Amino acid sequence: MMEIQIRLNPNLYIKDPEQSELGRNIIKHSIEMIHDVGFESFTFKKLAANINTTEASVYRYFENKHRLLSYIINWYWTWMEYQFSFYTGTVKDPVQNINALISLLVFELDDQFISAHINKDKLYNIVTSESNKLYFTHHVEEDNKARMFKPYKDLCHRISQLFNTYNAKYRFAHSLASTLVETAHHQLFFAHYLPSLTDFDKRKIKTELKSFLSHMAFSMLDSKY
Amino acid sequence: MMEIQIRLNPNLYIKDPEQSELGRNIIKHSIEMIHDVGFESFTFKKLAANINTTEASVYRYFENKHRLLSYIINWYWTWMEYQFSFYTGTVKDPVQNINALISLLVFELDDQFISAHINKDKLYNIVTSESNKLYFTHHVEEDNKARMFKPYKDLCHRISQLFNTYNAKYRFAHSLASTLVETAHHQLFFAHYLPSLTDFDKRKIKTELKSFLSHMAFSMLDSKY
DNA sequence: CATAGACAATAGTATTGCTATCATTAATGA
DNA sequence: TCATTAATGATAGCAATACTATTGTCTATG
Repeated sequence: MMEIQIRLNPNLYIKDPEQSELGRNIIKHSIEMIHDVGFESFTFKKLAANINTTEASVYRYFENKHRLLSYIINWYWTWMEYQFSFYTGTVKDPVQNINALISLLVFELDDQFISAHINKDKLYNIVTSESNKLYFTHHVEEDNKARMFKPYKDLCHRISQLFNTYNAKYRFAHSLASTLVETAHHQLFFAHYLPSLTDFDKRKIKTELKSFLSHMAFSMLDSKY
Repeated sequence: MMEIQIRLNPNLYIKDPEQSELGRNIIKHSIEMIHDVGFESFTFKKLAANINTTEASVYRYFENKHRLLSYIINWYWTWMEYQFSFYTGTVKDPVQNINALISLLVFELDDQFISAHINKDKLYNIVTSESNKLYFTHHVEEDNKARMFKPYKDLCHRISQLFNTYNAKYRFAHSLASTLVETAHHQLFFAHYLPSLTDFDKRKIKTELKSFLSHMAFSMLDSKY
């Protein structure tokens, strides 16, 4: 196990939550609460009550709850990129690496990194159901300029490079990368809540989802079309 | 051109907006406003001011703005299914039908249906950027029980049937259907606002997106994996 | 020991989301 | 034609949300 210090873009916060007990508590309990009640009904007031501090104190760390969500989800993507490097850095076979990536996307790889105050299972759930809300807004462009999506874009870029080591001529490496990542989350969510949109059996979701995703990746990468 | 009367699930509204001038005005201007300012900063108060009525009157039609968005987006999916039937009903070749579907998804087919008070281009934009918000909530399950996603699920189901006429043995027809639909919207949005997540040239987005989508559909349907 | 920084405590404001009441007008039909 | 009902307008109000500002205490550091 390795200790990681994930440093995120200072645009995401007013005061770095990693640098204080209260800050770490804010992160920890935000994850719990957003997971439990959903992002829409999560408020700073409720959070403050939950961790026995005041609304004003939370506002010293984050401009608003949207930024807090950004912080959490950026943490996730950064951490994913660490893991991606960890698993694909040494292995030279792109097929194996693509399969490792897919296991990573469905959250089935052993995690090598420690992070005391973050519940990763809940974090994964939050990312699955809330991450779209970060960019589907009227202020995407400003947020993008402020580098709020950098970790996500970086990860997708690395995935697209992996695709190109598998097939140097592939023309849709970036689109396939982002589609694969999005699809992993969406199909998992659908399998759970809107199962008629999928072909997966609830008992073996992850296995079947992985086979769908690798079917997708390799079919497309090998395609004659 | 044909006149259509799209009748939607009464769970979506309190009073049917199609049945009155004010109701149709609410729909019309909601589409305008959500398109222009985004769903988060759209409020019933602003809408009321815009169409010279009162907040209370709007509440007589829709329980809240989330339901209004549901109504609008369900209208879209129902209309899409009409068009899908229209274009694929007579042609017998599944390849042609899949290509027609893809043109439909990127909004490039001539529309056969009239609807005076609905700006379809803006509607398409809204669906692209806001539709995920309908199901990524903590109340998906209740909403699903109230049949709020039926038009979307119906369309996906018909698409999956089309895939099975092309390849009767294909195991992922439903997942491919929902993935294709979602991907069409996401990639279009990305191409516009987060282009590094795609491989498309802004000048020819639709052409290239269509080729990506048909590459995806046929690669997967013909796959050996 | 002074001082700066972190936080708690409290208060206050504008906006949002929603409900209730009552008056006015338009449509329907007895 | 009158009575009734439905639809809307006008207005009020309330609880929750999303913030901002001020003041005081405590604590670590220099």
